[in-house]
Amino acid sequence: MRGVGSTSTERVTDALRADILSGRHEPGRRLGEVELAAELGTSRTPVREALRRLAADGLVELTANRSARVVEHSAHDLDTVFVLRAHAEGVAARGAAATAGAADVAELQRLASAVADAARPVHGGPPDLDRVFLHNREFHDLLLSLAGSQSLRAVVGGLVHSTILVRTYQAFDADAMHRSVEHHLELVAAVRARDADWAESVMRSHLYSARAALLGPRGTSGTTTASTTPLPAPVQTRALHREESQ
Amino acid sequence: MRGVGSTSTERVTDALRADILSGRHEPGRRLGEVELAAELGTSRTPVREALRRLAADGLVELTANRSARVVEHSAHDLDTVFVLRAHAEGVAARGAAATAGAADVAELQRLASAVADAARPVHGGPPDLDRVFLHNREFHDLLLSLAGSQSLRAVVGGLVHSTILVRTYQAFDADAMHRSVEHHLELVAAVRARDADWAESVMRSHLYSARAALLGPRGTSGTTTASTTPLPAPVQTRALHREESQ
DNA sequence: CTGTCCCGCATTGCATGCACTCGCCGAGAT
DNA sequence: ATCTCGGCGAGTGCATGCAATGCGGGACAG
Repeated sequence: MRGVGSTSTERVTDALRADILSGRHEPGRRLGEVELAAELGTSRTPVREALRRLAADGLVELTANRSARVVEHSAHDLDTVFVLRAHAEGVAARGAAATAGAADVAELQRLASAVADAARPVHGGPPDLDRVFLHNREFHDLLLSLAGSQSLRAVVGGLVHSTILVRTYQAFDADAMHRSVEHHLELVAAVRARDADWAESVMRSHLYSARAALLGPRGTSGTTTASTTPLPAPVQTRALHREESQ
Repeated sequence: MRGVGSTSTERVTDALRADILSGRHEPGRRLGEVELAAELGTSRTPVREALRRLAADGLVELTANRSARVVEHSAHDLDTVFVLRAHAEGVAARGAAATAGAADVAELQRLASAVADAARPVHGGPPDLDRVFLHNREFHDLLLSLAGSQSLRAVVGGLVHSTILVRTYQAFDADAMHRSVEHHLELVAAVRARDADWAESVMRSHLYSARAALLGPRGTSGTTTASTTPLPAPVQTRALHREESQ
């Protein structure tokens, strides 16, 4: 369960991670140990451990004798992250298709439907982005667990953080959101059919679609497209910031 | 630059990582804070931080109010790790082929030759496994750097740790070693030709070859079916030291 | 003899004090 | 005016003390 941690370090880690991922602590922001300890009502020790942990997750940057800072990702970096996620979560989808039981499929179906409901409320209102985000995350987590590899979970977990930093769903237009919902439903179908190839392909489409929605059209170099692996943009553009209140 | 870190925490982290990767601390071994602090001549604080760091890297396992332990990887897990590495380093090779300059290619050539020399000494003696390991690592690191993605480096770095735990090269027979050397040389040729597809393919072959050498024949169907059988504890012959800093 | 409960010990979790490092800023020299 | 040097302060790095938790052993009841 993702509930409140029992130890102080866990609470601090979760709080900090939430603040960073939600954008409350914007990229580049200084994170002083004393300041955070006071703000979170604890001592510096749990704060230090939380910062080390988040640094290993790639969310903050540490420098000796300097305050920690929230990392800033370049556009090129994010591009690569999506390529890696497409591969890694594709592998996860493949594994899930091979091992999932009826109960697992039912749960996947439930989560996919939940995403669909949140994205297109029955009354035709606007998408509930928070719920979309939540259920989408649960869906991907479950699929990842079904693959049954600890290393896979760890890798994808780290990658996902980087992409959340730009708050993907805020940038989705109606078309992209629609595709995302359909992908989830199709994934359930592929897993139910125990079709590993199908599941992997859909997952990759899902993530490349998200990349397109978030990062825009591919780079200029349309020449070198591989069979399975599109090329990360070789040019390193500037770090992209996205400002919106949350 | 690769020597002892300046802070105590770094030294402890490096020492612990080396001890784990070299097999001196075998999987499952208990790692008590007091014990390690005494052994390393420091206090518990740096030890604690090092353990958190290594836990995030996936090298040790933490449980609240329990001593840390060196992780044990299942065969299925390792299998997945090689699939992910094949993908991720394939992407890196692709990026390197797109961006590498003449000087970079020359350096890659130098490292590939160094691996070849270490694997097959001029006098026809046995391979110098330590040197093979070292230069192989430098080769992969450089290729990874040339891809120019921080996230990619982080991901692969974490994955590599898991595979080192089983001390790959100790399990390489003459054929596998020969193939590995040839792959490096071919990678240099592909990068020099600025052929991203070629480079990616070779890199993937390189890692699947390593997987075969280490894990034996594939199971019944791809990466899917697997039990969580722990790997047989590797025979501890000699220690290969060398780990990256950061 | 076996199962259960309780207490003590080992070990981690957290707080705090002190030392050290690094960046900043002003004063003096050129 | 600019550059350099030295002191100062903020803040991290590390050590240590105390509290809390979980496990194991021993005693007692059945």
